Amino acid sequence: MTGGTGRGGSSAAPRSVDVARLAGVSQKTVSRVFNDEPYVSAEVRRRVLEAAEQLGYRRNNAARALASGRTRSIGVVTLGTALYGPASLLMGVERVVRDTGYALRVVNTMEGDPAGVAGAVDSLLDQGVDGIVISEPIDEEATRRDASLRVDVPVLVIGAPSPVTAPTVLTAGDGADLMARTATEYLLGLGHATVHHLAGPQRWYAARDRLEGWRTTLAAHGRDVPRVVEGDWSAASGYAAGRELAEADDVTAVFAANDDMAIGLVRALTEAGRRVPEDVSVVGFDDIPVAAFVTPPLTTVRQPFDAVAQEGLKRLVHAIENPGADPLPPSDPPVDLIVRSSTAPPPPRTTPRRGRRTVSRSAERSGP
Amino acid sequence: MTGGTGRGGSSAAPRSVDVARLAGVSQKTVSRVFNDEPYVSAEVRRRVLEAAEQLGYRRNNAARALASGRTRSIGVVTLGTALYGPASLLMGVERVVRDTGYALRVVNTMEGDPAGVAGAVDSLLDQGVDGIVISEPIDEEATRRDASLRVDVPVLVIGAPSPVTAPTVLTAGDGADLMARTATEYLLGLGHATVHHLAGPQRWYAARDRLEGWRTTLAAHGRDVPRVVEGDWSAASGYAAGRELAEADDVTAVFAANDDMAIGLVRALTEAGRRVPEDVSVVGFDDIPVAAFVTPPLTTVRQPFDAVAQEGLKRLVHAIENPGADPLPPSDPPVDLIVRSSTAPPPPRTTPRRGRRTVSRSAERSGP
DNA sequence: GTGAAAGCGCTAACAG
DNA sequence: CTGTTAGCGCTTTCAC
Repeated sequence: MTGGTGRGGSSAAPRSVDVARLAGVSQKTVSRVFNDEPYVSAEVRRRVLEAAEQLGYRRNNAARALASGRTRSIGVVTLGTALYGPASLLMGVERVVRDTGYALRVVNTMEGDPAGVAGAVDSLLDQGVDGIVISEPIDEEATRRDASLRVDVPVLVIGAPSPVTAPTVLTAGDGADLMARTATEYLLGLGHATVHHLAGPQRWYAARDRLEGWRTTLAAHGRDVPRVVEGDWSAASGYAAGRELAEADDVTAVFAANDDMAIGLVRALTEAGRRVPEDVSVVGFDDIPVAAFVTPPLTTVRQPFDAVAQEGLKRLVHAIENPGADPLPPSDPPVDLIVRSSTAPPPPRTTPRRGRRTVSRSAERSGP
Repeated sequence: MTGGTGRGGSSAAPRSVDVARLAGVSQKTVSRVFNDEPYVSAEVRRRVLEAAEQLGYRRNNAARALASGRTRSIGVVTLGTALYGPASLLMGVERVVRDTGYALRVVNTMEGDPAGVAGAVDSLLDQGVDGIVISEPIDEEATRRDASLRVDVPVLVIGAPSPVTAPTVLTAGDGADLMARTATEYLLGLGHATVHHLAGPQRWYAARDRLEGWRTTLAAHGRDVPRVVEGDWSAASGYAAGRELAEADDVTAVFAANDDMAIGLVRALTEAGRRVPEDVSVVGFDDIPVAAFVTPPLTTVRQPFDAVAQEGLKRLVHAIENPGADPLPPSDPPVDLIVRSSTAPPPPRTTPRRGRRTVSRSAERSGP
């Protein structure tokens, strides 16, 4: 570029040395001002800021990263889907990352992608990030095989065991089983003899945790553990499962691993003549925005995405900025069961198995 | 950096010069190999690759960016919500960006954020990106005011007029009005005298476009243009609107600006004793995954997010890599009306059933 | 409080 | 085909 007359901000971008010249200080002083370093007189600071403003100066991040060895960015491995859970989590993460002054780099793990998380993490490392957030190492096998998943930046793993080896590995949001437990216990408390489970795809940790929470609750109460029906998170798969479940008379309560499947399930049940909640109670998971407005309004478990993201990232940033220091302790996010109208005590019919249906009704928390 | 505590023996990350030494070549040759430049003998290439592998070498992107002036990354301004549309679009964008060899940087525009897109774009520019994708300049006023929104990289604006001044501005996905037209015409074709519109928040271009498409269609057919009810995309707002609309007997068809609102609307209508679709037809927008499984299954317009993202990004990347060249021509994505069971011909004309027939235009705001 | 010098690790011309 | 010589724009020493 030649001939840039500097008017109207044409030609090349101004550098700190240009600002320095205009402000009549050294380039280093400009650097000090922009890094909020001490030992700069108010007057000089003002002059520098003014010059920068006038020139439309913007720090060059590549140079900064090169010189300092820190990119000031955090990478997140997403799931490549618009599913409510993952999308909400991503948004939560973005918010916090930006608040903490970092930039966000995003890479998808697509289902079926042979590279899986390993590839995603690798790509993030290539880009250069100071920390990594992973939420679902979907393809566990591939991950385990890949020895190159040795990461040298702190990692925050949300809701799953860590798929990587890193200097610092933090975990958060692994309370899904507790949430599943709450849902199952609520249904049991309503008087249902047992609870069926419409599970998510078992390649997802989130799905496995929910199943585990459900199963252990049933076991703890000495109840039958019915056969699990597995869906793929979609309402369509919930619908398919519902047609199956509608055949069996002993199904009076179903805990679905997410709301979409619950909605499909309710539809199938309804079409088959099983009323919800009179004949069958249904509990979902996520509390998606429409959950309160479908028919019947869905009882569901709300996941505290924002809280999890915020809590986890606080610890990740701490680990990044204080290498060597002890990691901050995790804190558990709250569990929220939102009771609406898709749940009720079981119907009176058939042989009662352990007492009357109305007994434990008051034992559980009542609606919001 | 130099005084780093010897961590597990492997100390600092290997640089290209280390690889060069090990492979017995010059540093420049390593650079050649990693950039897939021609004029490197197969033998040398092999040796370099091997040495790199052995050392666990990874190119330093900051240095690359600094030296080349390109960051090889694209920034996207998201909406900070898990709404189906924005989330789907983001995922589509990620996919394509990665496929084209770029990295993705993400920044939110939060509603109510005074900085709005301007702030988000600015933050992206600070980070250093070669191109920017914006989908909804929500806060138009702030954007207009902010003169600093002069961007020096190509910009792709999806579904909205450009809020920035840039060397290259591309647009994509601005077919919302056409889609709205299709929906409205379908309803008219069913025999409805007119169609009501449950609009999205008018700060969104997507919402305005849909409204425009609806309005012009009605006008073109010489029909009444009823007063618009505006929601906020949520099912809750659709529900509120539904209670209003249920009062008016002349409402026989409603085109909702998204599926969530349509679902809330249907619920309110149903609760008020207006059957869908026998009494009132409802068309949604988006074709969210549960749309086919709510009661009744929703007739809706499907947005081709992936196609729009792919098409737009192809042009953006072209503009980035061929500055000065003519931009590629846009191509229109297809419109898809998915007909399900929430629409039907209007009920036979009758005398007012519920004693209120003059309210539709004047009394809508009288509710709580 | 401030400045001068020395790189960070790579790519960009040119030489050979 | 391969190597040399310069920077890219900043942050770091360390000197004043």
